[in-house]
Amino acid sequence: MIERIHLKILREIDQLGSLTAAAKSLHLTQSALSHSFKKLENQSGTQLWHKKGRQIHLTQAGKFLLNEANRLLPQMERLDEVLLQYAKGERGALRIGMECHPCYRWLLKVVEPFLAEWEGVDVDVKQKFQFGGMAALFNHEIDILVTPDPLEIKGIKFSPVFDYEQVLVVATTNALATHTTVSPEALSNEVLFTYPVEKERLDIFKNFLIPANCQPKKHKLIEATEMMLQMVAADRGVATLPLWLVNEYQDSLPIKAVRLGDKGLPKKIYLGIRTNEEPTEYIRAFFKLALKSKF
Amino acid sequence: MIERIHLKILREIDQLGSLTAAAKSLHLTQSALSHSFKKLENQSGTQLWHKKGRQIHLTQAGKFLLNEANRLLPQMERLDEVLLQYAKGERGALRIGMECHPCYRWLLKVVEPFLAEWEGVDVDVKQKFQFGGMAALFNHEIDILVTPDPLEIKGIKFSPVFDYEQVLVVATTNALATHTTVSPEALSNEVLFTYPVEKERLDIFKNFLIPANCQPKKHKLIEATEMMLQMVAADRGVATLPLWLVNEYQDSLPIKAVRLGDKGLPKKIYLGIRTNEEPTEYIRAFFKLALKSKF
DNA sequence: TAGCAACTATGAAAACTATTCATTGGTTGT
DNA sequence: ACAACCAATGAATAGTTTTCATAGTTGCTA
Repeated sequence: MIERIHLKILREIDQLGSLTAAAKSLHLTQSALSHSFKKLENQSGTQLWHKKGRQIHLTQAGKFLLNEANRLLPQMERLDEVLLQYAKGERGALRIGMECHPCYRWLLKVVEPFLAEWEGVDVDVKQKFQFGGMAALFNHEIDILVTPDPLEIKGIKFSPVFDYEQVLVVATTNALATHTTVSPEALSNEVLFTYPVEKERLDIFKNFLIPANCQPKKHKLIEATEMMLQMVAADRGVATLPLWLVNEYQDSLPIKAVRLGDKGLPKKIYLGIRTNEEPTEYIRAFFKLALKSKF
Repeated sequence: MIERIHLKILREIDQLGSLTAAAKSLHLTQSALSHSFKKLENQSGTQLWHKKGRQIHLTQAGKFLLNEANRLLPQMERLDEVLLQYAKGERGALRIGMECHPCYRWLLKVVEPFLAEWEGVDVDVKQKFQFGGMAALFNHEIDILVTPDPLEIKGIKFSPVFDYEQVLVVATTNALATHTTVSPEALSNEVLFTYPVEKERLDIFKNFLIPANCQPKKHKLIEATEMMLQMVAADRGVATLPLWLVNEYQDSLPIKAVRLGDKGLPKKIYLGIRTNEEPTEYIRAFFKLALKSKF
């Protein structure tokens, strides 16, 4: 029967290259590891590695186990952590995943009252996912996913929590600042700043420029929202951001929001949660607060 | 440190309701379980349950652990199974998930040469998923998902492997049998058989009837493809199925395929795999065979 | 309300398992 | 050929889990 220790040993061997080194890092002797795996190999009847010279080579079965170890160990380790949290009187932690760059400020406004209301619950926000936010939700890396692109998948439920309009931000000195709306063609002469994600995930391309077969004079990538706004204020280019965000900065920076197309670009923020388990009380509470959010 | 045994105990307690019963089912004494959890509780500083009368009630923390146990234990149990398989000289098992009812016959045609070519690899097909095929892929319940509805998600890659046309099947005695094509309106007088899944997942509704604002005289659900064909042959109603499937039965049953609309209803079968790990050799091989499949 | 059945908790002893110690034998590099 | 590594192994030891025996609680019922 495979136990947690077996997986740990395998992981260490893989990382450190030798039984002896792995043993040291686990505060055990080389002998202990050797015995422990000999036993596992006898029980299962499978060789997990073989010696090649003074090196250890994992067999096919060993590689399989290693792969699973790397996947499962972090999940087991989390169990310990969470129990410790419970011990400290913390009710748990709300792990939020963000797939929506400018939503960060919106999130802050929701998190603030949440923290006040739920003293025992910590909030953690992850913005980078190796395999995407959806995978993170499925794998219990996060509990809530904030995204503008919901997907209908069994096991995950998305609910809209906030409507807003995506607008073009330009410097007050920019020629476009006098317009009330802007056409796709008008952007052909502008430098466009966006977050560094795939074009397909950027509304300005997917729902505005590409349908009209247009493109900006130049497309530059900026990660930080504040920097983007500074660049726009200096009239180095234009960007697309939520209207409420532009409004927040309008007093402190010489920028102006211009509607994209005649009808504007309406957007929604969605929250996604797993539906295969009863959501905890504080997740429901977060939902309520998110729905109440206003700008 | 939480070990596998703790999760097992928790799961049994939840299922059987008492320590004593759980102990019996695990071939241990009640005392053992009591000690074992007392230790865990002392180490973590968290109470996992409390006695209420002669019953055991899980605390918040206990419920959390139980939930994780139900999720993680099956994955651990699989590790043992797979090692045993390796011992028997089997290279592993290809676990295929199907989200495409009529594709079963197509799958058989691919599996046949696969089994011949890969003697050591077993094939297992799952057709029911509690939380959907996508979740099953993420959770390593299956290795390949066969579906007509691919979704663009990081961590999963879908590739089209087979094109076909979805057609209406009618009895040769049915009035529609003389037509070469059929309009949505024409179905208003027919009983329609489909698989028992949500309407949104049935192309005949999503891409044919609903856009034309039509509906069949009656909608009846049948699970088994063969039964469906028998019912159609007896002119109890009509159904939509892949053309290649209808062709296979055309000689043995009095049925006829009729094109849906002027252009027909083109469909594709996609295979989805996880991209966060190197696919094993036999998964790649299965892909190749799937691409070669012809009817 | 006394008695009984069903259950859990606990300390001490027993059984079992994991770990170490001490040693061997193999490989690599100088 | 020797030193430096490294893994495997048997026997001894340390450590942990499990049992046994027993006490204590609850809920039912006669």
